[in-house]
Amino acid sequence: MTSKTSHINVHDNFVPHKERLLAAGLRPTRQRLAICEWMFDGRDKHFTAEELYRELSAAPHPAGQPMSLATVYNTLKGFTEAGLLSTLNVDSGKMYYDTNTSHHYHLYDAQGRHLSDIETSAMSIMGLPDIGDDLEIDRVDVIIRTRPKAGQFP
Amino acid sequence: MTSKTSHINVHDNFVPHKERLLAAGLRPTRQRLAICEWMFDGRDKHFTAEELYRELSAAPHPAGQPMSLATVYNTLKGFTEAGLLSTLNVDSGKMYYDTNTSHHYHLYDAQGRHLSDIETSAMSIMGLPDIGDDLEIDRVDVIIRTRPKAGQFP
DNA sequence: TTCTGTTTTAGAATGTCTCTAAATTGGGAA
DNA sequence: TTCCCAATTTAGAGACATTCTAAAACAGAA
Repeated sequence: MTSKTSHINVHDNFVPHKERLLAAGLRPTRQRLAICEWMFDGRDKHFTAEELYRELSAAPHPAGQPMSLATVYNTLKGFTEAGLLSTLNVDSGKMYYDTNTSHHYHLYDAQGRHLSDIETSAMSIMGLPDIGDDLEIDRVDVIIRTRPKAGQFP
Repeated sequence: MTSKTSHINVHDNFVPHKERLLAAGLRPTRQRLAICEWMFDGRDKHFTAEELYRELSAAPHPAGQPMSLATVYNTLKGFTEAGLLSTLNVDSGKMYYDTNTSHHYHLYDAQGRHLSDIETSAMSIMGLPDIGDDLEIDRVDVIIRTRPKAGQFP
C-alpha cells in the first residue's frame, strides 16, 4: 500500500483535473487548473463568481493563483458550456454555479443563504403538463425555499 | 340591461383598481392605477420592470401614462410587498413579476422566452425532504424548462 | 526556440436595479 | 374651496453583476 502510493506527490493532484479539462476540450491553463482544484474537492459546491474570485484571491490558499475577475467569469461560462458545471437561479441579480451536474433539486435556506442538493431519487414529481409535440423538457428546476419556523426565536 | 349599465363609463374601470389599492394600504395614485389597469386585465401576466415600462410608455395605450422607470421599480416592489404580485427567478439578471399570486408552478419556453402557469392541483410533488424542527417551507418553486424537440426544424 | 491560435487581462461598457434629494401630488383639515 | 403635509414621483447618480474590447501573455505544436 505504501510502496504503490509513495511516489504520488502533491502535483499529481492536478492530473485528474488536467485530464478532466482535456476530456472537455479545454486547454488546461494555470487558471483553469486552479479553479478546478478549488471546485472539485469531492464535495458538492454552490457558489457565485464573486465568491470563487474571493476564495482564490485569499492567499495563502492551496489553489491560490492571482487571477482576474474577468477570467473567473469566462472560465465559469466555459465550464458550464462544457458540462463541468451547472447553473442555478436562486435570486435574480446573480448566478449560482453548482459542481453537481446530474439532474437534481435544491433546498434553499434564504436566512443563511445556503443551498443544498436533493437527489431526484428522493423526490418525485407527478403530473408534468402536456407541452405539445414540438417541445421537450430540458430540465425541471425545483427550489424548496425555507424560512425559520413562525414563533421561533432566532 | 341597457339602463342599468348605460351610465358605466370608462372611468369606472378604475374603481376596482382603486379599491384593490386601498385594500392593500396603498394610495391610489395616477401611476399606480395605470399600472394596475395594464396588469390586471383578467389574464395572468408575466413581465419584467423594463417590459412594463416600455408598454406604458408606448403611446397610444389605454393605460398609457408618462411615468419614470424608477416609479415602475418602486411600484412593482410595493405591489409585491403588499401581496398584489409575486416574483419569479427564471434567469439571473432580471426579476420577473407574476399577476398570479396563488401558489403555482411555471412552464418556461426558453426559446420564445415565454412563461405560463401550472396550477399546483395539476401536479404533485412527493417526498419533500426533512428540513428539521426550526425551519418551515416558505414555498416550492418549480420551473419546467422546455426546448425545441431534438431533430426539429425551427 | 519559434510560431500561432488560444487565453488572460485591465478597464471600459452594459444592463438591471436602488438610492438621493428635490419637486409634485393626494386627500384630510380648516 | 384652499391650505397643508406626509406620501409619492422623478431625474439623475450610484451600485452591482456581468460582458466586451483590444492588447499582452501563454500553451503547445513544429
